[in-house]
Amino acid sequence: MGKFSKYQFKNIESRWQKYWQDNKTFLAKDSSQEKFFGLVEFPYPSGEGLHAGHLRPFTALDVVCRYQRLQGKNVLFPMGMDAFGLPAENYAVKKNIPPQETTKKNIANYIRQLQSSGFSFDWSRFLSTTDPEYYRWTQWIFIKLWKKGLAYKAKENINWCISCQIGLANEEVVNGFCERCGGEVIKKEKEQWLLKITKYADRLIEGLDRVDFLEQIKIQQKNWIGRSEGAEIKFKVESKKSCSQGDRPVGGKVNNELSVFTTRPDTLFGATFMVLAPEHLIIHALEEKIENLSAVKKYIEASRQKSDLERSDTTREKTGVEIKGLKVVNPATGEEIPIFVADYVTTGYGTGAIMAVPAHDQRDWEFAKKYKLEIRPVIEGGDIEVEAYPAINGGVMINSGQFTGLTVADFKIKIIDWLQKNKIGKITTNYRLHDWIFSRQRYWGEPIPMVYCAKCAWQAVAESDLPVVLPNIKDFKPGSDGQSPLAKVEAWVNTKCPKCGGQAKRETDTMPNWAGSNWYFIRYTDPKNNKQLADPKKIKYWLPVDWYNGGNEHTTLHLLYSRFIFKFLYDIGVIPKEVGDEPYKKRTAQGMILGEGHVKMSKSRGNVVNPDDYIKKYGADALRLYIMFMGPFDQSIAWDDQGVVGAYRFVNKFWNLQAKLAKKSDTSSEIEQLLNQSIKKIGEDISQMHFNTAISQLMILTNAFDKESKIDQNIWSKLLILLSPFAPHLAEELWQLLGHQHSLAHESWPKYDENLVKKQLLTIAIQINGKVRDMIELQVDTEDSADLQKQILAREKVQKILAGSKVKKFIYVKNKIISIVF
RNA sequence: GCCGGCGUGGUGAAAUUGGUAGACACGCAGGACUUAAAAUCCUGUAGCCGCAAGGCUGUGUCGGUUCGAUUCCGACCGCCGGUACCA
Repeated sequence: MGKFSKYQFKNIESRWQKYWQDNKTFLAKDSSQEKFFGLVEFPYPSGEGLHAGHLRPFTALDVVCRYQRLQGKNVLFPMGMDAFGLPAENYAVKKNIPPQETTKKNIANYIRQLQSSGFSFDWSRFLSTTDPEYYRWTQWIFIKLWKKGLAYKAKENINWCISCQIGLANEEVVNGFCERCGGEVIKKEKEQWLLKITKYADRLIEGLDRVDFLEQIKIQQKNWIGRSEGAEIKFKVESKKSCSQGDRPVGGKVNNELSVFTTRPDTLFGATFMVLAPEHLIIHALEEKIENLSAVKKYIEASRQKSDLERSDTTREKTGVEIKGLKVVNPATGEEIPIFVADYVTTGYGTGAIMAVPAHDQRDWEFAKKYKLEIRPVIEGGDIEVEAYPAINGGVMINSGQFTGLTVADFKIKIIDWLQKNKIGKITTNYRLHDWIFSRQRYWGEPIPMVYCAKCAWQAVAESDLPVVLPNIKDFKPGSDGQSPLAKVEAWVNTKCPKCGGQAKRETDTMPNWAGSNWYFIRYTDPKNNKQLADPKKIKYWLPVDWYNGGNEHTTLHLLYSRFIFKFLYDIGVIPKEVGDEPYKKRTAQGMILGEGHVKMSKSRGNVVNPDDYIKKYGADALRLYIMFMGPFDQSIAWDDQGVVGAYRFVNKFWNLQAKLAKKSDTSSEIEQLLNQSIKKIGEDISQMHFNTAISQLMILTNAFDKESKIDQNIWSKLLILLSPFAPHLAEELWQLLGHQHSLAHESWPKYDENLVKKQLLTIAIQINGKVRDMIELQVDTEDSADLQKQILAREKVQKILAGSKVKKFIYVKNKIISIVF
């Protein structure tokens, strides 16, 4: 093969990147061949560019996808940008540069960085959520949701910064304070669009049984949805004062009843008081009957001023105020019991009212102790002087009228039966999951395609008028009343009602960041379609996604949201039946890359690792190898500059192996065996995301060949294929130097011979009383025999240790171990 | 608090269903090459004792099961991530 020079990674890497681009090496074909859809979460193009944290999942799935191509699959590995979002908008507010401009610049930089890392993306399918041709369909989905009654407007609490006078997204609230000014953040009521994800709660749980997600992901999603079975029970409200106008209706219901949700209807006899959340609407409605109204109002006002953080502090002492003049009747005992308002009860869960059973619930117990309320046990056991007794495992009923003496299980059936017969209560299911607030009072997002007409109320923009394009504006600052900056663009806001044609106004709120990422993977199957969201034939071929990898932080947000939207699209027929209603077959998650010293990477710490620096110094292949080798993929790990050096040495060592290349050379059986073992191990490791051990095996292989004097050309070809998913530039270059005209991306992964994988001669340890004392070489699969035992016992070392003692036990485990006990 | 993950050399880590703990790599030490340095190559590298052969200890802590435990069980300690006083 003649002389070769030092590996010039710089020229070689950029040459191959150009080759892949020019030769469309990684374009996915719409064919009938077996497909593989590998997906990574598309990034938000920030001004800082890519950092090492992005590279980890991208490299991992790039390795997987390159491996799948070598398995003969038609691979779709797409990339896009989730480019709407706050940083660009905040930057615009500060510097008065339109987000469109910064985004365009950032996207270009991201693409440059991604291409210099050698990822095998199909760039022809690139998309950005900010492209009107893309968000046209994001808006279209919203209209479909609205038409099916799954999008609605309601008053909701939003985060409100008192000093900036603007609404904040959750991610802008840091420990209860405004991220930018440090001011206090409170809750403020505002009309918001919501999506009825709760309607899909059961299906979101049930679908998890049909997919291959990491177990912890399933658990986290289930907990987040938080399904709990219980009963809703009505309590009659009694007041001392009779009111002249009679009871005013609240929310369509008569207000002389209060509903509570409980998972423990079996403790009904022990309910000695009731607690309402400060936000509970009935307090408003019954104001006239409340004797201590000012004290109650004062408490409500105080709790409103409290931040989320403060209110959720579980170690805080419970506070509350009795609502005097009102009582409720415990339907089981017929007794009148007091009502309190206390902020340990929230409106966000259940009905915003609880029946307090201090004997069996610790929170109620603490409250009862403080306010000297009756604590009445109804299930035997426990010591209510010390703490509440939850009695989760049942027991025997006490203090429960005619039911005393029954077991909890029997009583539960009877009481629910009784509640239902008398229309006092019913079995219900409650979810922790809330409907999803889907509007932001912000500029840099998809306009919500809705129009408000005084005559026709809310109407959707006609589908033929989509997209509703985000207008260019000069002033990006949110209005002082918390309105979207769009509200100031009168020419855009004023429009015609899609229904009656009269004067109407556009919705000025925009969609949250999640809107575009809900469905982007569907668009990858047909990114240029201007007639429909995507061609059903293409959806049918490519979906579901075979393997989706992303961050753990998205488990309960993006991952859940996108599953919901996918189910909806399935229901309305956008997703063909054959695909099913689960978008992702498999979901895995990478661990975080931390800065040196195990701290989070951040601009302020100055420890952000920019891949550009390393690609320049060591090359993309070395960087890729290091990122995959640094540790187990699913665990967080600290960056180590020194580690890249090791990968760089490996690249050069591998390059230098070509000096030993020979057209034909005899290969020792050891080498032959190592090669077969490696083919097997590397393939299996990639499939299981054990990239670190796969690379370790490549290193072992390289070290072994480094000791050989010659390498057979056939074997060399195999080595190059094994290397190629991890260090594609190097592998391609060496492949071409072998005389090949085309890329090795679509070659075949080498086959291994199972017989050659197995060792013929094994070194077996001989343990005596649990300690390794000797080694013996045995043929593989040597069976136990008296002869063998005799032979082992006769060994010099064994004899020395036994020193004539009688052997109590002789254990022989084939191919594993010999254990002698004396 | 609850849920999830983790704890192995100086460092990142490996170890198939319980079967030789520390593969692979970084770092370090010594050596070769060099006027010198870098790069590269070779040797060594868990700790303790020993010139060596060898021995003892060792996978967060304490127990248990077993011929044998990093792996299984029980209790505890520590770190990281998520989170909801959820009725």
